[in-house]
Amino acid sequence: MDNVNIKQLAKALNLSTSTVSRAFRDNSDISKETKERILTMAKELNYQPNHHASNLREQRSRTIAVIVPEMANNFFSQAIHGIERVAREKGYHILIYATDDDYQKEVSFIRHLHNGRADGIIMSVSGEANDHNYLNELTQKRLPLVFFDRVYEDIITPRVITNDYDSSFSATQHLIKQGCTRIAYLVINKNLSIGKFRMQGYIDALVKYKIPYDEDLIIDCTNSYPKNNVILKKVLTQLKPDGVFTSVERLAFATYYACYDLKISVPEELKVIGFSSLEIAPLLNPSLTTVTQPATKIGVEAALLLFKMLEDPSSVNPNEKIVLNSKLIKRRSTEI
Amino acid sequence: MDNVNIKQLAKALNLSTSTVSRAFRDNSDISKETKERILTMAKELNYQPNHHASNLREQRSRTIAVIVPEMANNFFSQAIHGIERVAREKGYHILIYATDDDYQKEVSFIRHLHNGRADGIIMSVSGEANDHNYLNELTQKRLPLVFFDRVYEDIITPRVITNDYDSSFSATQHLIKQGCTRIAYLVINKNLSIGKFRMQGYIDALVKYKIPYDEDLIIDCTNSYPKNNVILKKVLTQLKPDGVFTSVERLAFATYYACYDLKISVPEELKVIGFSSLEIAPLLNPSLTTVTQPATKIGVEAALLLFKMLEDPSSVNPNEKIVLNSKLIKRRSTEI
DNA sequence: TTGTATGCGTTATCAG
DNA sequence: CTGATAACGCATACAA
Repeated sequence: MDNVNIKQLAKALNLSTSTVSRAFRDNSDISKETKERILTMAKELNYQPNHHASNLREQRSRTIAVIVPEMANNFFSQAIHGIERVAREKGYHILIYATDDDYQKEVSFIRHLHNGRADGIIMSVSGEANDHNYLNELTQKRLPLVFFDRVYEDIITPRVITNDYDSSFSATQHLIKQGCTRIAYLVINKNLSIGKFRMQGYIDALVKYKIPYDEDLIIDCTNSYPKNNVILKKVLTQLKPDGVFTSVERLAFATYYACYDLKISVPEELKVIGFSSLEIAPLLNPSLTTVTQPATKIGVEAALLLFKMLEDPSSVNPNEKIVLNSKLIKRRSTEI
Repeated sequence: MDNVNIKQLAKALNLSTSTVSRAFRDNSDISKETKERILTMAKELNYQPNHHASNLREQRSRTIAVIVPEMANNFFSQAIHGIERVAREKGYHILIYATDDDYQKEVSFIRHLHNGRADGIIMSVSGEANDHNYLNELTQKRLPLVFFDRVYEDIITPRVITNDYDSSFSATQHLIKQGCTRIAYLVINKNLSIGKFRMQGYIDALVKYKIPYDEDLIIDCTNSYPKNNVILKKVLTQLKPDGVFTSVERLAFATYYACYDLKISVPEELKVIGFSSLEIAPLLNPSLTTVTQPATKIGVEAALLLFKMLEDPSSVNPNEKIVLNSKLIKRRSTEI
């Protein structure tokens, strides 16, 4: 049995396709009983209006695209979960793209979304390159775009972020209050908005507590576990920090692994705090003090914002910035 | 600037739309230079062939749907990562759906995918209900379907699973060899294929080592953390097992939390082993012995299988079953 | 090699 | 309230 289309359904009912079509839209006038009749038969034949045909007609797809740097990542999967919830409620579908932090892919995804496949885009950027102008093509064509978490500051479009500066300040302050004086800041991409803001919070906390800011303690890391392990072991043995603040979850794990390898005991010899959405942070050895972002909520808010744009573009200020608060959760990794 | 369509592009070049169209498909004949000319102009105008129009025409969407029980879950996000990689390579897009273990949603998603939106489906089932017949509609309409990990046994369609029985047997055997004699098996849905197979491995290992099988030690858990906590505390205090084998990751975490609360020390008083795809299992306190499924690979294989079906339906046996091996990784939670 | 014409399945407009 | 018809943008059969 092939897919039923509106024509066959119409024939089965001895009606015109237009009447049948009307049964599925709420606005058009149609007698209650024919509508009933149509819907019943539709269910019976398991009729599903062809998505491409209606979208071609209506010039919209009821689909949004979500672009993230990586899939297998606590933060992003939670954010996607949030987006999913909202989209489902609105009857929208979700296309998903992972850039693997590759700028070329990001550009390519965006470019290829200009073909009607999606009505809007929610994105956390890769942050690899500096020319983000390709994104402006988007707005010219009015494909609504919402950034979340990792954003390009030079692109004007609504965004959902967290109070990175403040929470970094608090995190660093917490380390200081726990007695740290040589605090390393671990970052993957210093140029990315979150890298920058988080670093500034770190620096300003040092300044406030009159702790000399040592540039050597800003540690550039990568996305590769083995490389990070090498880097961190070197840092821990040579620079001998007494505290580590990591701008992303993965680097906190890397720090733990390095400490295990070097038999450095956390928190006695080294205190560790990190941005992390890990739900089982309490189960780590030792339990990890975290700056926890409301990942799911970020997704929800980003989706709501996008849908607001889709419903009425003028209702959203392009400079709209929703700032959610992260939470500093103190655990054993920073105990005295 | 609005979206450019093939007509405008044709006019700009003084060509017919068919010629232009041909420039984008490899098979049709067209002179090399006109093709060049077209492609150049296309790039200039940033022309993107309308996805709905071509799909309506071609009756295929170059899109696959992925349905999983939940988004924010290590195993599934890794599997999706694997699927993503393959799909991207093939130039396919991915629609994503989370059922939240709700059977109704699952049915609804599947039903609504019968409208041309997707060419095929990769799914890990919710497993809540017993009537899976709705899925047979799928095959009648030839929407290719591949199951992974959580499957319905009564539906005939290709699947990618792991050697659950064997690895459960090994896991249980490992606990026994570490001296456990009262081993609890924690499960969320006993009726689901993986729940069943994993349980059988557990039971058979007990039998082999002549350990009496006590039905009370099969513990039905839920997806809710608080509820599981209550259940587990009761189990640990009243049934006093000396080993716990969890059929899903989440229950291993729940066990840890319960042990923390009850000050039961792992592994001294209780040994714990669990199915888990957690990459940081070594960082837990204590590090967790796991049965680790090759999650990403499962995704990759499932995707490859689906694409094989898409390319040539007859090339894949509907009973095809790819079985990948999980790995038992021994860590401190089961040390003597 | 290129152009013309048709249809994919739907919805909107207009007439009845 | 219902039916005929055109159009959405593209790809192909066929004609030139």
